Amino acid sequence: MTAKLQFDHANCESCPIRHRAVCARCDADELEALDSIKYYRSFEAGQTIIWSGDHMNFVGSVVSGIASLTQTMEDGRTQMVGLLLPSDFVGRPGRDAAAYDVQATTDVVMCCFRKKPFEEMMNVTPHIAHRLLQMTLDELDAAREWMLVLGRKTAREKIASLLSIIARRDASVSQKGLSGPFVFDLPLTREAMADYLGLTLETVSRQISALKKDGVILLEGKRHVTVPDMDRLLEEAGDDSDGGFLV
Amino acid sequence: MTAKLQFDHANCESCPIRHRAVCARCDADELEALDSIKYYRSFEAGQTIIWSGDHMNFVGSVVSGIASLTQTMEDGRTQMVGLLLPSDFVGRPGRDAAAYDVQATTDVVMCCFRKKPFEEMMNVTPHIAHRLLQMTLDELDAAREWMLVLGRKTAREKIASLLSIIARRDASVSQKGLSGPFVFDLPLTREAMADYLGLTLETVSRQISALKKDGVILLEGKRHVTVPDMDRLLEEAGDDSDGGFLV
DNA sequence: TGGCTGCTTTGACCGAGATCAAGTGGGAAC
DNA sequence: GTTCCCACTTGATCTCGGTCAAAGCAGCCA
Repeated sequence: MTAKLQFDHANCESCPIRHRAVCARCDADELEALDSIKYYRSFEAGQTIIWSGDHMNFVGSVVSGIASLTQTMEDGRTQMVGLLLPSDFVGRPGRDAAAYDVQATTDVVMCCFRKKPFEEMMNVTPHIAHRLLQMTLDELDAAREWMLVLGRKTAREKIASLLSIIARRDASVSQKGLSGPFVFDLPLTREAMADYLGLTLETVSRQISALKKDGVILLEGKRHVTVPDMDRLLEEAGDDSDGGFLV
Repeated sequence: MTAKLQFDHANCESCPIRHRAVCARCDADELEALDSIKYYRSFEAGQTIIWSGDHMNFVGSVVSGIASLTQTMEDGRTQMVGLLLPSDFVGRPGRDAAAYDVQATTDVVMCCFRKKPFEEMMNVTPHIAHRLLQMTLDELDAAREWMLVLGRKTAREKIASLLSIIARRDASVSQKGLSGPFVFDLPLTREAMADYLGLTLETVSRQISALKKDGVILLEGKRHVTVPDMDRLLEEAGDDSDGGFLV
């Protein structure tokens, strides 16, 4: 039942997120120091990793799988405020309580550090602090990009935006080129997509059906998507030459 | 016509944002180093400070006034993605092109640094890098908070949310207590509010009228607002015990 | 095999907010 | 003063996406 690790625990060098995570800039010595305080944790799909308001005694990186940051209002309305992909950082140095729910959307493996030792390490290791700043600035950009999606785009454009992000991220992970059709599996349920997009799950379903009917995407089953023409999808998303974004 | 500075240029110690800006943690020596590379710039209300896509050769802090970060789609739809208040930082170390339009909403004075020297300074001054990380994390929180507003709140709740932010910010600046009525001037036009909230200006106007009619706020002229009961306003905003946020 | 259960689709209807269109009011220029 | 302008308000109508309701469909367990 527990998600199994697919790589060698003992060795940071072989870690799949070695070059992108908060430790990306670390040299051999620094890596060794981190190595000595790290530990792995696995979470099953659907499990809540951290509850909003809880005391957080660890920080860490997503090694594999996808997690989400979610806010909830008292009456139950929820909004996803971040998607955490492999190499993304969880937790906030210098703060005790978690600000959001963190949930495992798929099975997730995290590389964790107890907060105190990590904070101390950060203070004496500019490589870590600097990398974390860079990653935080990237996340801020992604969040602001997403504000445009939430505030101004139509339902159809929202769906197209989400699909293009997932397609792009998938291509960057699997190192496929940017030409030819994009093929990937949706890692989110219709409801999770709705929470991310500020829509209802019915609207998500309808708009996906519409994009399929119009030939913008092909669907095999409910999750397997083919994008025959990426430019067409980007056009549907409303941003015709959108740079960057989550990667 | 040019906005005039209200304080002593020569001296960082007397700077109104000394204790909150990116230089907050600096000691006397560091401050002196910054002092030697800083310069002030003034902008009039309505002026564009930076165009999205432009090469940015400076970074800096807002000293007084309010600026906004805005994204625009090709068809003209716009979304404000950030409000920059005194002490907020503008620009991104390590990136050349600006990602957003930055506009002066009121008359603005900025304390600027040429990007290169600032980056070099940052690399050798952990106090600056650390403070910038902290400020960026705060901004990220504010952005995510705002995603909930954009994605899930009704027009009325959005207006109430914006008013409560402005009221709170104003109280924190002017050091008024948190009891008794809040009184402040709206620093934004109806259109700017609409851009921030993902609404049209007509809807903004209607909802403000409705809140006024229901006694949640009092209006004198079009911009002068009194909030007789802050808890009532927060209730209307949908967050009944909302912590933090922009400050 | 049948019946759950969870995810998804589809339909009918409704309403919040957008759109289109006047109209108001106050300040600045003439 | 009067005129212009600009920010704002208000009204009438339309529409996109929400809401409520009913199936469809695949996987799973008994």
